[in-house]
Amino acid sequence: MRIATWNVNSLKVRLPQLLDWLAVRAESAPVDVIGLQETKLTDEAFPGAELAAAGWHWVHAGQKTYNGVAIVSRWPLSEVQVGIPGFDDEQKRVIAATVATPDGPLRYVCVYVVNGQAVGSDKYAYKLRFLAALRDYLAAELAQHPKLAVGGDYNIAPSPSDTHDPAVWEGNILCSEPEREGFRALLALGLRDAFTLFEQPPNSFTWWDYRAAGFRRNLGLRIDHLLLSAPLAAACRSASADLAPRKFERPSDHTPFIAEIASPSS
DNA sequence: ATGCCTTCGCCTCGAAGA
Repeated sequence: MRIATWNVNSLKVRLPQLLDWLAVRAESAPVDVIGLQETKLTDEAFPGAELAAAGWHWVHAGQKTYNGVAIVSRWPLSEVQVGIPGFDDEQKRVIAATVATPDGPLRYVCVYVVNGQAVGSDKYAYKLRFLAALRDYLAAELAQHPKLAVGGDYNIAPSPSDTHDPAVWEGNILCSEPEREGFRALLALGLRDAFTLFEQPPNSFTWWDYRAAGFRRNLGLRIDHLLLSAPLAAACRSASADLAPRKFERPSDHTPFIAEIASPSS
């Protein structure tokens, strides 16, 4: 089984790419569950019929223009939770569901963490509040669901090596110590960053700026992550970004990150 | 280079992203 996360930067624009990419991968290395961020669609405008016609189950929590999160799955979804309980937020940044996989229930929490704009700004304060609330929420999810995956755009590069140029990024937004502390607090719950379970090539990123030919020059950041509870981390066989979608015509600025989880029998 | 690109809205530029 493969689980993934992808910030599509408008599902309206990226739906054909998503369907094509899932179909192509299905022939060799199928993605079975994927969390999407920045759908930028209201629930009314969500292309549920197209996804269902292609055989996918889905849940979505969206709004106009900004944010919007979805889970798309080969298997049925249940116990849907929109937003962080007790955290009052108009912005649609969190959706969770239980996936009925052949290996038993898997809980997937899909998150689009606040960008934060600039260290010290109001949006930065909101980002730190969001991260604190997310930590408490994930503690409760972990207590209920042994097999928990938290996939999303965290808008945090966990370490200097997760940036193309630490001299440019260290201390700035996405790379400040309080943000990284917020990320480490999620790991401290008992979650593992799937990327760090394996030896990885240097300069492995998930986002590249549209400007200045960022992708061609590999001037990127690793800010999209899949966090796995202990049972899932123990069964994880590989974890890496798939760069193919970033090479599509009119691509998202993010590319999918995928973790392969072994079945109990294999 | 405080730049570069891409998205959306009611809009032909501004705001936001990261």
